[in-house]
Amino acid sequence: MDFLVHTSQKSTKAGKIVNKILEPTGSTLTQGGHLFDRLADQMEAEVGSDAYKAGDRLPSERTLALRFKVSRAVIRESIRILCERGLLEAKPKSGVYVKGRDDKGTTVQIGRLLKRQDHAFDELGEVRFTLEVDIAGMAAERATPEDIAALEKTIANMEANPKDAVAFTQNDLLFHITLARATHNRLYLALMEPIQDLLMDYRLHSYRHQPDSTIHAALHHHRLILNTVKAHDAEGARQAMREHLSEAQNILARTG
Amino acid sequence: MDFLVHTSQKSTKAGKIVNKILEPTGSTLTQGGHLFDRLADQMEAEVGSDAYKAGDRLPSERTLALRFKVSRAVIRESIRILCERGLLEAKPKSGVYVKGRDDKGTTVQIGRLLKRQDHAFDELGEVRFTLEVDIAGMAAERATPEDIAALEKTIANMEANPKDAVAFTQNDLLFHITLARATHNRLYLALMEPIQDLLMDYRLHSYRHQPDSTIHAALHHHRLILNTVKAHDAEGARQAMREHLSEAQNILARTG
DNA sequence: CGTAATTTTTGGTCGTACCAGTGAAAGGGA
DNA sequence: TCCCTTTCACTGGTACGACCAAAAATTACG
Repeated sequence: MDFLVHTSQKSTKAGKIVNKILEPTGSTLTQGGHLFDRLADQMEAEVGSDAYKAGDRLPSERTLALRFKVSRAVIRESIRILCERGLLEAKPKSGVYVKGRDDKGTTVQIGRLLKRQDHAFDELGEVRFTLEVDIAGMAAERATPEDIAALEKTIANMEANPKDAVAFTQNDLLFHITLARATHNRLYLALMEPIQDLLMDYRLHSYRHQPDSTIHAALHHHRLILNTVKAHDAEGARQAMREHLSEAQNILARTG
Repeated sequence: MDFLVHTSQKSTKAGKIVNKILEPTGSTLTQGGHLFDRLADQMEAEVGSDAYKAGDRLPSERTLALRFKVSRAVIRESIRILCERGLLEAKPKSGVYVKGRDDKGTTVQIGRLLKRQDHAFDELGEVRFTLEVDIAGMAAERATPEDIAALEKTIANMEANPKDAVAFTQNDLLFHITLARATHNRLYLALMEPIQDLLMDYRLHSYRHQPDSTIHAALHHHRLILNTVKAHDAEGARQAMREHLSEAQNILARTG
């Protein structure tokens, strides 16, 4: 029932393309609505459910058009939709490939949603506060040695190069992302990544207008948070994060 | 620079279509990458930025094709992308219309993202806990009389018809959504709606296996939360929400 | 003046055609 | 036999033209 082409990963030699037969589930296609829309849904269902491997290549557009008995244009529009939903990826002149569940497509999509709604900064900051305080607490409970090492590395990077605004800010951001990862709950990570992206501009603004206090506060609070995480002190981590966010907000407020 | 057609809302008589001239910003279109992709980005920028009204109709595909000097297929694929991103809406045989910023498209999109990543229930529950506790606290601080009335209504609906599983569950869900709305931070609402949607199945499961305790617990805790909100007792609301979520989780755990 | 019939416009779909990279097989040289 | 080059079928990207049915606008009619 699937229409996937299993391209052997090591296609140097044995890369025989297995073209499994696809019965277009005729009845499904004969209902109302936009053709490309129904087709997209059906393809999504098949790609998302059955035996599919991330990285597999779909049959060519022409082949799909024949299989589904629709024009190539419809196939292409369906593929566009699925690409936009993040579960396919079109490589030019090569083929359309199944994308892994979270090839950071979720981040850009949520990011786009957040950006479009032009949520006021304070709305974003509030949600950030909510999420990050709990993230800090859970990270303190669950962080592995690898997580802690990664956190330390971001701080070391910030210390090593405090003059580079972009590098410093990126490592600042990375600390928070790494902390979210340390919760080992992917959903926190999926939510925090786009939020941190949106906050990048504010961080840079803060750095450029008050570099000294920004650098000092960031390093200081990150160290505090790291210590509580290392001590697996959840409540301490929550409190340290609260202070960190409040302080960052204060600096930003002073810069206008 | 925009390519929008301003269809007069009351197009019964005066609906003269004003076709503002569009210079396709030639340079922008001449770079590398997929044509439909660049075009989609450009259209997104124009739709999202300047003077556009939700509900305005885009020029016909043929017209756009002429303006941008591309084929209709490219225009259509670009439109598909923008539709999928949620800022356009294609009405069959009528036209493509600009969609309002949050015609609950955000909800379905985030919902799709959450569903696709098949986040385990406990991941979802954890994030829910994080969000809803803060939501309860903020709602207690900010709820207007209208918000409180809406909350009371959901409880009244649950009391009036506790036998109908779907209706009861929907009003349960609605209570939480209404609470999120009472924060007057749209971002909480945008995040909670899809999460609540995903939890619908679990609620139904809980109701059907342990109707009595589910009904009793839901009503009891909702009333408690409502009381703290009415009293503008933020910390009380947070605690009540914690207990509510814990209890709901317990019931669900007992049902297997 | 209002309503019904008609024409125009629009999106939806199809088919064909051409181009330009891709990638693997075919071919040639060592 | 092995490696490198060449070649060529295949693929996605784009364009153009055509037809249909539904919607919208226009006209004709009562």
